[in-house]
Amino acid sequence: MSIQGRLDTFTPTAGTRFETDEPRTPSGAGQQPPIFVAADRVIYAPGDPAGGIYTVEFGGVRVYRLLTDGRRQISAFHLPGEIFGLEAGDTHRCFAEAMCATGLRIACRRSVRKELEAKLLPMALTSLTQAQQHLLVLGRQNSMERVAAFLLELFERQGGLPQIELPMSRMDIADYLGLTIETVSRVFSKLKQNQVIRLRNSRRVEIVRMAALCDMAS
Amino acid sequence: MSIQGRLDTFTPTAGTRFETDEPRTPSGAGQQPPIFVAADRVIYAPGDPAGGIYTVEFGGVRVYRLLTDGRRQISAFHLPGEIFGLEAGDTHRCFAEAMCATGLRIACRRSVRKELEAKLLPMALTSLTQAQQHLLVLGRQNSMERVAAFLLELFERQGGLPQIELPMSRMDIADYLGLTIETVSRVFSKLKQNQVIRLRNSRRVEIVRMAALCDMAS
DNA sequence: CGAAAAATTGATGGGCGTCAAGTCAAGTGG
DNA sequence: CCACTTGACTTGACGCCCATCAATTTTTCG
Repeated sequence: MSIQGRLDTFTPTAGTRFETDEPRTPSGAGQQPPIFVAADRVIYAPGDPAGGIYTVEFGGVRVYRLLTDGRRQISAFHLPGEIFGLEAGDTHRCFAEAMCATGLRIACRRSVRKELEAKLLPMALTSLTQAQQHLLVLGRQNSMERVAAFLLELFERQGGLPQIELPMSRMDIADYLGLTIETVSRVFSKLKQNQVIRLRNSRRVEIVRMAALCDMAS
Repeated sequence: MSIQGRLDTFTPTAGTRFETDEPRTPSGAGQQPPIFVAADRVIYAPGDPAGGIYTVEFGGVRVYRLLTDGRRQISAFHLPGEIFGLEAGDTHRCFAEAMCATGLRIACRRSVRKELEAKLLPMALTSLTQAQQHLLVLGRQNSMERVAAFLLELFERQGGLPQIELPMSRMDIADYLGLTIETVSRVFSKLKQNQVIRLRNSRRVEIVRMAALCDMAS
């Protein structure tokens, strides 16, 4: 386990909020025009007042927690069409950052439209189910299984196309899977070497042997 | 990572449901008299119809998932006063079992009382927050930090008494923390040796040096 | 193009899993 | 009451997976 801090990696971006002419927590009709957020900008941080409900239009978002020494765990990625930002209390407990150029719609929970209100509980329960599945991955699977599960998860969430576009860096993947970037890279290399995947570039993965990948995810 | 199955450990209990004269999913007023569940009895299993909302009266419950080879990850323990059983879909995805003699109240979600209905979203969000925190523990903390965090979590959830009663076995703790029973036992021994805790017996822990324990949880 | 960041690859060591033996507590039957 | 069994827990020896440290290579972007 890395004891050495890695906050230095984050401090340049942490604290750098996205800026916009749009109000961040609109009090109006619940839905607003999309807001553009540049890569690595903070969407919210622990302590910020919660209450916004964010829908990803394009790009991608990472939600994570930090230990005091800088170790980071990404609890979820959010891709286009997905919703995030709900919190138990009245302040956020996590960081949320754009992983790349990202478009968001923000609704205020207090004034959210009826049809969205009804979706909050199913949405929270879906997040919970995904978190439980991820606990199984982090607690009980080895590096190969973790990466395979990650690729299959993205495969499904991107609509089942064998060409997977990764909106996140190797470090994001590592901090999602509880590994290091070196280990993630080595597993990618081994999958490539075994003809299970092809890498057009480091952000573009093609699944060549789906069955093998499924087997590996255990 | 353990590849060898451990299903043998569970099969004797798995499939053994608790039996009662009370209907399992009452369709009446939402709340029912408490139901007694013996140790290691299955409360629900994957595939079972969901919809019940369970409140722990006494004892304790483990909720977990299995990999095909038997590796187990406990996603949460539920202690007296706590609620569990909500699911995203219409069938359960996890196992829930009593860890010891346990009393439950079961309410049906469809006919749940108004005051309980309003608690469902906060409850789901609280579970989500706890799962996210647990992801940080499993993904980024070492064995000592995991056990320390576990003891502090139980300390707080049992009301802040320095005497902690463990309703779960070492194997449950290991499967909650993503470790083996041997490692859990070794960490307990080291904490004992360093005068951080005292063990009256294997199920009863006294926190002697709270500050040290907090430091260790990082 | 040239500098900086990201990703890959290699060498090495440590933490935790695995295997095995030993200890302890609770229960059973003679 | 005591030998015996059984299961839970503890302790020890050893090995492997992955973190760490380091050096390239590749990609990105001014």
